[in-house]
Amino acid sequence: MSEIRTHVLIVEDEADIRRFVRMALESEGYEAFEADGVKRGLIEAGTRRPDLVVLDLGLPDGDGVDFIRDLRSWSSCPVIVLSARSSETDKVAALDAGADDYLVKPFGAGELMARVRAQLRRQLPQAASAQVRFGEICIDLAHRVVERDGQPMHLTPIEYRLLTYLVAQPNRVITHRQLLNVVWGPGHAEDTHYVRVHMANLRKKIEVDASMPKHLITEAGIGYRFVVGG
Amino acid sequence: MSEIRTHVLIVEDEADIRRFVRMALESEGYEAFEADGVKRGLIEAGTRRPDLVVLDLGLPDGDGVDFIRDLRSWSSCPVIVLSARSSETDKVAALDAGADDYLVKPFGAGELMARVRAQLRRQLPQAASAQVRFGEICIDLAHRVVERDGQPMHLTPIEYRLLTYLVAQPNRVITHRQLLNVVWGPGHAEDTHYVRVHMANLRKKIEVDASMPKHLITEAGIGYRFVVGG
DNA sequence: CGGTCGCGTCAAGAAAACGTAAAGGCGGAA
DNA sequence: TTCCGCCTTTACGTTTTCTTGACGCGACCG
Repeated sequence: MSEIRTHVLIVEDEADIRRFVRMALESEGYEAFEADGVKRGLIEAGTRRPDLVVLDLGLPDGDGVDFIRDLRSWSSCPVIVLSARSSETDKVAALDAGADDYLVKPFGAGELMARVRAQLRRQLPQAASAQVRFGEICIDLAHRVVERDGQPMHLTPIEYRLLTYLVAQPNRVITHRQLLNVVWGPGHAEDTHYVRVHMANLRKKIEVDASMPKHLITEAGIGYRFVVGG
Repeated sequence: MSEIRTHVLIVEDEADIRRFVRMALESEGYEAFEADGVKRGLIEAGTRRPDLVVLDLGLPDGDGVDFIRDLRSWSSCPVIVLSARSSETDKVAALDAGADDYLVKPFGAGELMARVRAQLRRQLPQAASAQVRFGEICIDLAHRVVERDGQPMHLTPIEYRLLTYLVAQPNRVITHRQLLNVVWGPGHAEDTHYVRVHMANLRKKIEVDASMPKHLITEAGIGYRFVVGG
């Protein structure tokens, strides 16, 4: 039986530091996931749904500040920045982009862990509601499991990200653009067709009658909307 | 007219640093209170009920860590520690006692303010999204949702744009020309018929009796006007 | 009274957006 | 290597939305 452990995503290009941070995290009982760049990091964040992100600013394929902004558009999970840059400008930029803490390299494992604990302490109260139910569907965000009538369903990574992003903001209209940004990453603003075909597949899985959707509602010309019909 | 400002308590024995921090805080619009020791700090915290505490660890009448523990027994307001002590042991002790951030002196005002903002951001209750209400209609601009009597309504892109442009300037007459420019773009200045038919459709959706409109009022020969009838 | 003008309504067809199925490609697992 | 799952892409039928034209009503004026 798998217990529920706190998930931490490490976004860092240097393998040594990644291992160092992972060791520290795992020795304290956290479950660690790794990503070596901005792009990969956003994908992992979308699928793993971490409870906290440890982020290096100096990544090969983009700026860490952009990562934060992107993440913040759909997630409020705490972000602790690691960086060799110690200038005040860098710190302010990262913190104002949405980071919660900023740690200058080199740093000690003990301090990092204490800061991780401090951030997670703030999150705890709401951790209980990691399950979303509506009608015959039940989504367990912590376990990344979706059930219909108690039957576990298999969703592909894209379907899962689509669904969770919509579910996170019920009754609200989400534009194609937002979905493309979150699910496929920046640079796909024009491919609204992706959304259509994957939305169709998703409906076939979670709607009772895919041709008469009750939850995944189309807003023609704009995007989609998730309604929590009882 | 007294606006509600964010209250910050500074607990610090050195008058210079206290003034430095106060200046920084006030220049950003916060309201600052000061205390020069643990004892005084706890009293101020109890009476002023600050939204955030900036705390020096090296106080003459006691340990800052004790201050944190005491405060935490009844308050969960964020605490940012300032300290000359840079050892990992000190940081871990303060953070595990309940501090949210730890800043080693000397520090820059910019960094401190960024960290203050980062902490306060977490506290903010999900800023109530901008909602416009009038009579039985409710428009949530941020979420692009329009409700009548609590029932979410489906508006087409053109209908939504028409409505929001009119609502943005309530009680004021908007000419056909303005509407055509905003909703259909330049080059449609003559097609006043578009407005008529879409306005009719819009009325059927949001007016209780479309033949006796209470909100979307016709100004013959000029255009339309949105009245905020209670 | 008859004519014109502006507006509201309706409905048919055009255009745009959407849903669906199915084929090809790519990468990972066996 | 082959197989399999997933994503992409193409093609085509369907639905929604928009445009367009026709008609009725009331106000106003000659």
